[in-house]
Amino acid sequence: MEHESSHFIREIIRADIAAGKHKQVTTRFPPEPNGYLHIGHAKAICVDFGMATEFNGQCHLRFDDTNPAKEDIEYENAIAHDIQWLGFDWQGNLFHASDYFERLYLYAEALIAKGLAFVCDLTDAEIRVGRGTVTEAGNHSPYRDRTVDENLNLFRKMRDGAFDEGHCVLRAKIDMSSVNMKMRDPLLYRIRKVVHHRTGDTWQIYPFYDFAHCLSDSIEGITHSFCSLEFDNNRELYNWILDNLDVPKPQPRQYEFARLKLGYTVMSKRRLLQLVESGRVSGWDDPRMPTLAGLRRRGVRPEAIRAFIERVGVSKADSLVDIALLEHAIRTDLNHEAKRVMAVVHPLRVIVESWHEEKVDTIDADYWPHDVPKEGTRKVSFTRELYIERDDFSLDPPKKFRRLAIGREVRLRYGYWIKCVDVDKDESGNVVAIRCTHDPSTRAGHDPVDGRTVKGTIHWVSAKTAVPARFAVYDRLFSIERPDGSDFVQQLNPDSLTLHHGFVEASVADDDADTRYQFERQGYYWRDSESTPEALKFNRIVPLKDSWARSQSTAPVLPARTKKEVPQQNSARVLDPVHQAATDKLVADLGISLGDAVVLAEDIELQNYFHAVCVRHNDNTRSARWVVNELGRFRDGQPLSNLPFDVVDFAGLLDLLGDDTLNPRLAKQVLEIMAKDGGGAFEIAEANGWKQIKDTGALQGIIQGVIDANTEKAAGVKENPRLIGFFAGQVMKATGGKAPGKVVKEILSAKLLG
RNA sequence: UGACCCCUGGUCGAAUUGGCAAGACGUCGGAUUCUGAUUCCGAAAGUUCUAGGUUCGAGUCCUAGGGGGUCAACCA
Repeated sequence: MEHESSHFIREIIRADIAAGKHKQVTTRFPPEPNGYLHIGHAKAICVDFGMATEFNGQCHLRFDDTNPAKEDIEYENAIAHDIQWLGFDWQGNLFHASDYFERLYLYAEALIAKGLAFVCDLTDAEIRVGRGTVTEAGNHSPYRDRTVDENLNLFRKMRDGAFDEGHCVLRAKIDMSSVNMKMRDPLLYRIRKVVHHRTGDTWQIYPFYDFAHCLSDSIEGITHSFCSLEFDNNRELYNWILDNLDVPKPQPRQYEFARLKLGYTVMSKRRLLQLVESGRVSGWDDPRMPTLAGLRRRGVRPEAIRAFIERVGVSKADSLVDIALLEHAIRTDLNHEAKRVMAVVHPLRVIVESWHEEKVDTIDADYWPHDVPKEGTRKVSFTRELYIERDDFSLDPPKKFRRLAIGREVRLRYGYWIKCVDVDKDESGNVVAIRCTHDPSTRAGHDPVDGRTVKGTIHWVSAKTAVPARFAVYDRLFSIERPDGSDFVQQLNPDSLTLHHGFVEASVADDDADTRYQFERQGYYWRDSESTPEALKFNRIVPLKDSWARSQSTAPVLPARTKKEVPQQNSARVLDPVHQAATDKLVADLGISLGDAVVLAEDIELQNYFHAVCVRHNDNTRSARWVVNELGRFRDGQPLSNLPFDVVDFAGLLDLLGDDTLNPRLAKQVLEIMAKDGGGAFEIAEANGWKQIKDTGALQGIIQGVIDANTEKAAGVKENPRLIGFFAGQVMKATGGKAPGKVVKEILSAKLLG
């Protein structure tokens, strides 16, 4: 792997290792064995396994089998197979959440014992209603105050099967008025009298995801637990459970990233299942499906999928990846892997009238183009009757058409030049065969001696020796980029699969069944799993790029450049009378800016702090600016009094700014330390040697040094004034941030702009 | 409508943590080519969602607004 650009997850791990938080990185991939893996999962797999590998750790495969009603051993085998196929190895670390059912149960009892969980007899409907809405708090369950003993007793009876399904559940006792719905006394265990595919009928109760997942992570010593964005709200519960139980430290941490979405397909298990069950596709491994099984049957190699995932990157932005990127990754992978042969998918008969009926010319043809460093040839047979692609002949050739037409001449790849002299038509006027003559001096790539040229080279097969074959030509599953809604099946591309009967050159008969080819000028293909030596069937993996077809296409390739026209309301802020009055008073009494005053008027805690600062620092404007712009961000939801420094320290910092001991940049660095460790501004500045440079002569020297070290850039400043920023940055770096910015800029401007 | 997450060329995404707006895909040219492929070269494409503020300097910090997503399953 060459240099790969970093992403936030890699940065998190790097930082944790640098901080000595973990000795070894352990991740996990936790599929629920209730469906097939698709290319979206491939992203998760590449992150989970990829990060572990990159940091010399390990990644566990853990089946999240907490819902026996939906899960199955067959899915487990398919999933394990797909992961291995993709090229990853769990190195013996194959686990099941069900391995931990006993320990999980004990953890649940521990939670009950701490008074943090209770058995609730409400029905599912009552629980739903009691949970409230996103804007209204929920109600306490009437069973919330059962005693620990009562709960323990009930929970044990649940386990023993004393109650019917749905009779009661175990819930955490957290906060029914939390803004996070996940924290409103979430369910931990339910009764399920179903046979589990691994534990059989030993359990009558099963833990929910939120309870099982974090604890399974903890039990396995997972350090970094990656999941997709929609579990963001679950993280608070993940941490709550671990925080309230006696689990080993450090606890695993959950991080979320955006799942992969691809254009012209669907990715949800539900929709994929619907396609399979309705017979719109032939199964989970239909080559049009985004499943790993489908891609594999299509002929895509795991290398291509991994390269694609690497290109896509990892971030938290919900985005839709262009399917052209996948197609590009597949082509790039296959370009050096697929040997070139010739096949005719839409045959048109050619009769070479100048060629003797019985004559067969056997020609060596390279398997690889000049820029693929591989060797090898096969024999192709030139005979009187051939097939070419229907598209390579035109009765009425459009402009720039470089192929065959009546009276025109083309090169047959590895064969001879032929010239069309006539066509045979059927009674309805369709061309059924074309009649040509050949030039004997042009065999196998030779040019004729008379200096004639030809514009096109087309592929062909011998009618005498070629083998009949079926070609399954796949296209995008959906005809629109974002299929959506309940009627998404209406948006299926009717031409996502077309079957054609054609011919392939005889040489392929000797190849292994898993050989991948480039059928020249058409695309990458390989044998379908249904293919037999007697009845060959090839799947098109991906077409070649075809700039001719694009130029002939009537459909616009790009949606005409659309600017996102978002109506913006730029109305000035309207404050209610109370805040308006407070704002006016702040401006009038203290002379601070209107913007700062508005913020302070609306944030009474900040305003009080500001007044306290004003008592100790003599510049009200500076006080307001720093309270508003710099102080707020350190609050992090906590009251200001929780900060490790007080108003006196803060005012002291402003004093250092006021007497030019510090420039704003240094002052921010000081504040950063104050917020982290507390302490006085003066002491911190002193300890670090942070003091603004006041010696202009010394400054001049440093600046000149920076300019001399970047002469070519210095020359470019006049064209690109932003480069001044670069130089200022360099000076700041050279001085450890201690240069006075304003002065630096003045000197730079004088020196560089003349 | 509450909380949380997110917003950088058509698409996906970097930005040394406040200092020259990377790269890839796609598009459009050109060269090479026995594949209208590949390869190579080049170009276009950005008011970094908007407005205001802080700063010598803002994609990055502050305030407000806009847009998108997630959450109210005895699913995961």
